Amino acid sequence: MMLSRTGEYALRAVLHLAQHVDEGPTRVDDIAQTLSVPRNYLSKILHELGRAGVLTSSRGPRGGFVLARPSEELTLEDIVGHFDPLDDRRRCVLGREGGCNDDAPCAAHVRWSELSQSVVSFFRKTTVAQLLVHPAGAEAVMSEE
Amino acid sequence: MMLSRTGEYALRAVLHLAQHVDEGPTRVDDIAQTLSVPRNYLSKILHELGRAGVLTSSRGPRGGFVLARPSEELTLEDIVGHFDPLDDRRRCVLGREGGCNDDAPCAAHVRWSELSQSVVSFFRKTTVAQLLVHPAGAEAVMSEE
DNA sequence: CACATTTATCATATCATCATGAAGAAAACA
DNA sequence: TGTTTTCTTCATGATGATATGATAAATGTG
Repeated sequence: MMLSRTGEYALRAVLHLAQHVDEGPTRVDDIAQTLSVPRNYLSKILHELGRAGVLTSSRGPRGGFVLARPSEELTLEDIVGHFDPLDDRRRCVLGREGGCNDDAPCAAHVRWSELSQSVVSFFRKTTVAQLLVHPAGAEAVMSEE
Repeated sequence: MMLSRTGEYALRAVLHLAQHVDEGPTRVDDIAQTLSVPRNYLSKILHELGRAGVLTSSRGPRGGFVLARPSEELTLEDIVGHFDPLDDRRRCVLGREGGCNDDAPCAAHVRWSELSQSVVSFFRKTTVAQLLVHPAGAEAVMSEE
């Protein structure tokens, strides 16, 4: 929170793939056009998601990208963690190099730790399947922590 | 969450000033040296904090920067909001341009809204005074929300 | 095999953030 | 008034994220 543009592109692209999973491989061009995202830049991102084991790619006619795993097994961290490391979110607000939880944690640090931990959990526990569009009136399915 | 380096410098500098508030104006050089932060860069940041009404500056011998208000009245948003706008933190994880809460909010979006709102509240409600170093064993003084 | 299609890769450009260095301007004070 | 101290301002550079364009490599199909 928030995501880099790269991480956001990655997430939106994977979401798009999850929504069209039964239509075979999707071309970068199609995704880029649908999402209004620079083609070659997205290409590079998808390639990295391939190396991260999130996507599978195939070249030539009828080629493109496909989810490497069912969307129920893909967490948000799987997708954006490589571009926006979750560890960065746990650092002290003040940039203190580790004095927060050990040395002299002030009240605000405690509260901050709780907050950042919640955000990290969100990325770790939310799956792509849960992000797919629901009918209006959808209710929360995630429990706290 | 997290802060830009600029925002972090601003926060640490103000915290430093709050800790030395009874010693009169503090020079940029002193702050920069204490925090190990580039002098001229910090100078620019402090100047902007001055224009934002957070600090007061005076030139010449015995000059420097002073808090413009008591630390109890300075929120974290007052300090970092100008460099890291809180509004940015409330955007949809997917970069959807406003479809989140209106159109078809999915369960994850609801949870995300709660989380980002909590983070925003943290910045709005925490004061500099609350960030001052406490003895180890300090307990949380902030309430949820 | 030849060709069209598609991803993979590379070289470069752009932009914002972060940082450095030097000169300008105000204020205190002898 | 002159000098020192300090913030203020401007010009420039470094770095990483973002973006673009061209070319290479792989693959299916006739």
